[in-house]
Amino acid sequence: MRVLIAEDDDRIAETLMVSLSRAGFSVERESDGETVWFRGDSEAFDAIVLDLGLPQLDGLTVLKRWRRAGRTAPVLILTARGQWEERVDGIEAGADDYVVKPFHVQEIVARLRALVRRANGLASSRIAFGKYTLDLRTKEVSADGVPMDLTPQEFKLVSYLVHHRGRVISQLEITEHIYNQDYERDSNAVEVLVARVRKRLGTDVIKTRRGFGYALGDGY
Amino acid sequence: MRVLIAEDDDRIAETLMVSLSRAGFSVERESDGETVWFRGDSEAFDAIVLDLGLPQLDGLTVLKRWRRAGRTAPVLILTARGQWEERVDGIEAGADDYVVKPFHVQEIVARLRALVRRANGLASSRIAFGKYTLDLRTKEVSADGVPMDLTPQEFKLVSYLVHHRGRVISQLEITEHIYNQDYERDSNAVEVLVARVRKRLGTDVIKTRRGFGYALGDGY
DNA sequence: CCGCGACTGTCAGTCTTTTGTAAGCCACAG
DNA sequence: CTGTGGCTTACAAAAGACTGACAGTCGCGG
Repeated sequence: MRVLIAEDDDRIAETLMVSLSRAGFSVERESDGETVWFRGDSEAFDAIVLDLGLPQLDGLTVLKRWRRAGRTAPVLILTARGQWEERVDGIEAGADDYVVKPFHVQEIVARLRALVRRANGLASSRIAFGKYTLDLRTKEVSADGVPMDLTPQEFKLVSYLVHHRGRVISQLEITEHIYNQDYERDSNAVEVLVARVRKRLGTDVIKTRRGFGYALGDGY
Repeated sequence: MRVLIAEDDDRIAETLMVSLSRAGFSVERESDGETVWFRGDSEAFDAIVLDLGLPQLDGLTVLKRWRRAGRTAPVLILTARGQWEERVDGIEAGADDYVVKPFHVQEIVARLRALVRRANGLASSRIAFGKYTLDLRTKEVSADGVPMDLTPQEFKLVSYLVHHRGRVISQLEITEHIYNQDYERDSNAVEVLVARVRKRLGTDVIKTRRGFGYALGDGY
């Protein structure tokens, strides 16, 4: 398992390298965006840990370039606190997972393992749920290959739910993740959005857990 | 889940309170160090969110005093951006986790949950009791894998009992933990709630200790 | 530059579920 | 037997979620 760590902070990188090699990964590290991009583009890594705040070329750009060029290695994004909008951007840009700094190394190891496992089964930025497929790169959801066209907001919602399947997501959490921080406290925007997605993908895709929130329906 | 928020900035406190209560915590707030210390010392909170810059008595001091006095409630420290020294000090003083301002409420919620779980010696989000399983992520209680659907209040009650199994929980304690502060003293809401849970999960799940309170039944 | 259509958020109305209250009954401890 | 504490049931109020209509915004083509 060959892993590339793209991180410019020496201390963090060091910690990661130690833990990951101990966990059985073969680790390499780069600290500037240009080099990271180049190596990720020309070499075969099983996974890449990508810090967004890289010098010379920022992480998100690097990621987008890789994806556009058809590079499918699983990417785990490290994002700084207080920049949670980046998460959504990152995921839309084709990241497979993200972790917020400061993090527990343990968590990185676990998630990397999961990513690699998943990637071996199905190497792409596509995630299947039920009869649907969500493609992060093209920002499309298809049913048996036929694209349903979701609007940007609708896609964000589905994307978020899919990335957190098996968990109940409260309306507040949805609001915070798919809208920009200045959200109205009493607004039924989420409910309306959910209704719109249901109208397109079918009522059962999103399950309502009254008083708790929403979750992907059974079988998705 | 009873949480104390020690924060003097009204805006931040307000945000936190809203989010945390929506996340199912029962929230109370104090803004000056003296009072915070006193309440944390004399009352039972499931977790405490502690801002370091409190008036009258600074957060670190408060924390140190609690720990010296043997108070073990999990404490999540809020610290200003980039104050690494504070972080170290805080951890040495006995903090369980810390979050840097400005933060995203979602993270606070997640970390608090993690803290509470860890504090109860439960690593995962699933807790088994008898033939039942309580899953914090899906907000479900299942019997042999079959989900019983509990309403939010019912879930809170079961959750609280499970997290404190082996102990008798008084009605007052239940009231304090699953309702927000402004509760009527003479109300049989708890009794009704208990009855409702029993109707769903079976009479034996919750045992009545006449005059004292309730506890999980034998074998749970 | 204007008008049109797509996209989103807001609002008001309605329906459903949840929750607290009240009142009377039951049962256990003394 | 008696009284307190707990249980049950029914009811009404509150909360939560859904719907359809509407209006502001934005981008595009004419």
